This record gives sequence, C-alpha cells and structure tokens, in this order.
Amino acid sequence: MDTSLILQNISKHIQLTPEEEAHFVSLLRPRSLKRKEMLLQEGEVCRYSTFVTNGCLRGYTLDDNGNEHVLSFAPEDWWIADLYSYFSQRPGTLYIEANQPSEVLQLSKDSQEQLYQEIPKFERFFRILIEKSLVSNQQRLLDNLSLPAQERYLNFCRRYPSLVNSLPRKQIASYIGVTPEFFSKMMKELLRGG
Amino acid sequence: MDTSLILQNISKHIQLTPEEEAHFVSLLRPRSLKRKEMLLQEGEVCRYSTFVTNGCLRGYTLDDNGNEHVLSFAPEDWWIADLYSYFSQRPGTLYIEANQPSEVLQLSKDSQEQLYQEIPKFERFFRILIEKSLVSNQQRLLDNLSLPAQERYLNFCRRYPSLVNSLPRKQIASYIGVTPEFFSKMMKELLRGG
DNA sequence: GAAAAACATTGAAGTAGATTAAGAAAACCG
DNA sequence: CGGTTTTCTTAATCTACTTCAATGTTTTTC
Repeated sequence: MDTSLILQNISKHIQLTPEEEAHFVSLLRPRSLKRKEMLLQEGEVCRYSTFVTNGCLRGYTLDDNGNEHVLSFAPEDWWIADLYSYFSQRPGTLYIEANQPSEVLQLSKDSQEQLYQEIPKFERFFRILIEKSLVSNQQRLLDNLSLPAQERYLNFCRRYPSLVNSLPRKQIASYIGVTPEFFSKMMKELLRGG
Repeated sequence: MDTSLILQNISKHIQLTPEEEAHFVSLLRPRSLKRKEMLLQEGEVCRYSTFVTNGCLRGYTLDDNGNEHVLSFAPEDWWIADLYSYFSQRPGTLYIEANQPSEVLQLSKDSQEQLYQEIPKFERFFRILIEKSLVSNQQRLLDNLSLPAQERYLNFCRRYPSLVNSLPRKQIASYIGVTPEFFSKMMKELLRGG
C-alpha cells in the first residue's frame, strides 16, 4: 500500500519519527472501491476514518422524498467519515459512496483512540484537521444563508477547482443546494455573462 | 470571578487536579458586557475564546445589503469565537455582540497554546469541544439544504429550548434563514395547527 | 413615565428556485 | 460496438419565501 500521501498529509501539522510513522502505518487498512461502491449507508455505525489516496468519494444524505443532499466530497488527499456516527459510535444518517474507482486507507475508531494514548501528537493533528473542517463548514453555512445560488457556485469553484470539471453537475447542484434543472438554467445565465 | 461553571464544563470531558484547575483559572480574564456591547467586529482579529457564565451573546455576519445572519448563540455555559479568525489570527468577518448584560471569561489564543504545552489534556478537551461543534454544524447545514423553514424552526426549538422564549423573533428568523416577515406568517400557520 | 427605539404583524406584489415532463446527449458496460 | 442507464437541458407551471410599505406593539432608555 502507498502511504506516502497520507504521511505527507500528516507532516503538514505534526512531525513524526520514522518509528512513529511505521506504527501509524501499521494501523491503517487499505481498501479498493469500485465506482458506485458504498463505504457506508444510513443506519450503520461508521467505524473508520477514511483517507483517500486515489479517486473521489462523496458523503450525502437522502431526505424523505429520496432527494440526495451532498455534505462533502473527498478527492485525493482528503479525509471523510460520518462524523456524528464515528465520534458517538451510534448509527448515522450518511451515505458514503465512491464517485470513481478509488483507493483509500482506513483508520478504525479504536486505532485512533489508541493512537491518542500512544502518540499524543496525533491528538493535535486531528484537532487541527477538525478545526479546519469546522471553519469551512461554518463558512459554507453562512454562504447558504446569505448568498444566491450563483455566488455559492462560484465559491464552490474556488474551493474545489480540481473537482469542478470532473464531477457530474447534478452533484455540484446538490452540494450548493439547488436542483439540477435550476443549476442548468443558472449556468446558462452565468456563461451568457449574467 | 466565578469559575465554577467553566470548571464544571471542562470536567465533563477531562479530569483536572486542583493545581491544574488553579493554573487554568489564572489564565482566564473576566469581562462584563452591557446589552448590545460588541465583543468583536468585522475586520478585527479574534484574540480570545469566550466562555459565557451569565447572559447570552450572539455571533453574526452582515451581508452586502446590511442583513444580519446569525451563525450562533452562546447562552450560559457555551463558548463563542470567530473561529476562522481565532485559529488563523487574521481579520475575521464575524460580529459578536451581547444580547443581554453578560458575564464572560476569556482565554487568549496565546494562553490556549501555552495550555496545550503545559497540560496536554486540554488538547483533548478542545478537540472534543470542536468535534461536537462540527457535528452540530454539519447537521444544521444539512437541515438548511433539505428541510423547509418550519422544520428548521422546530429543530431550533429542540436544540435551544432555553432560548426560544427569550430571544427576539427576528434573531431566531435569521438563525434559521428566513426574514422576520416570513417568520411571523410561519408562526401563525404553526399555531393554527398547520 | 414619556419619548424613542426596536420589534412584530399584515397584506400586496414580486422572484428565486422547485416541480413536472420530455427529449437530447453523454457515459457505462457487456 | 450498441444498448442501457445516467446525466443534462429546456420549457411551462407552481410555490416558498422575499420585498416593500404601513401600522401596531412591546421594550429601552433616561
């Protein structure tokens, strides 16, 4: 398994000794996913934090009408989980699905707790990771409260430039909170210079 | 200054020795706020995490049209900050204002970093605090993407039962993302049993 | 306790975005 | 490749919510 990306990801915030790196790596479980393969479904307990080394996953909920609402995308070098379920180890509401054939590394909740005990630096690492998530999540919430769909789309383009042209438009529409039909109209407007 | 509430808040997640408690308390700076007093304004750097021992604060942004969008309320026993600005120590976009005369305890960013070094347990405490914020923020975002205003209001009532009857309705309207006018109509519907 | 300020309600008119339905274009897969 | 499924677009109709404007009602302030 290729662990260079995840070790590099971690080294952005904490420095590990070679022994610590080796120990961390020993806790990881690699997994390959086919396109459309489900990593997690509503009602299940999320037992792993998942790091994407290749491909792209997406996390979403289904509402009462069966409409999908995308909470997050996880391209290469990102983490994903149903955090409510992962932290509480209770059944969650999120679906996590591979958008493309993907390679991931999984860290179980138990391993993560063990890691906090053995190498306290990891407590710092995951704290910082969550801090960043929280900040961007708050910004996205404020965007949804205060900006029209067009602006939210432009913000999406800034935040995920690599994804804009590789995701189905309906998934982007769902992420910014509009229907595919409206998204289509909006794009026409945008290109026409509106 | 009365530190019993904040020590109790902390003891929910980590156990401190009396010496550690004393040291922590020595880093806190008490502050009294009048109604409408601003703790933070757009463009300023957020230098403190603020814990509310009494009263209630609110965090909001102003959009281009001067409309207020409430990101969070902080009643007694809650923490509040402009997290983007606090973590990055760069100018932020949030206003934090006292809804009522309030008593708060402030922990500076420097003190917090110092605390992480001196008493690593605090790294755990704040990690857990942020984990919980992130989970509830994600849920709120999904609510905004998938539920009509009425349902979002009912969720608000569940989340902040103590605030429902003590906040101006326009602030609740702003929190759930509708205008005061629409909120008024919605409440009429709700009471009529709709 | 009066004046001022902030908050709340109502109604009419307008709009961003949803829904439905249908056809066209891609993308997938055997 | 060719058939199936998924995605994308367009257009007509519909609705949840906004805006504006006016009025009434609390709450604040001094």
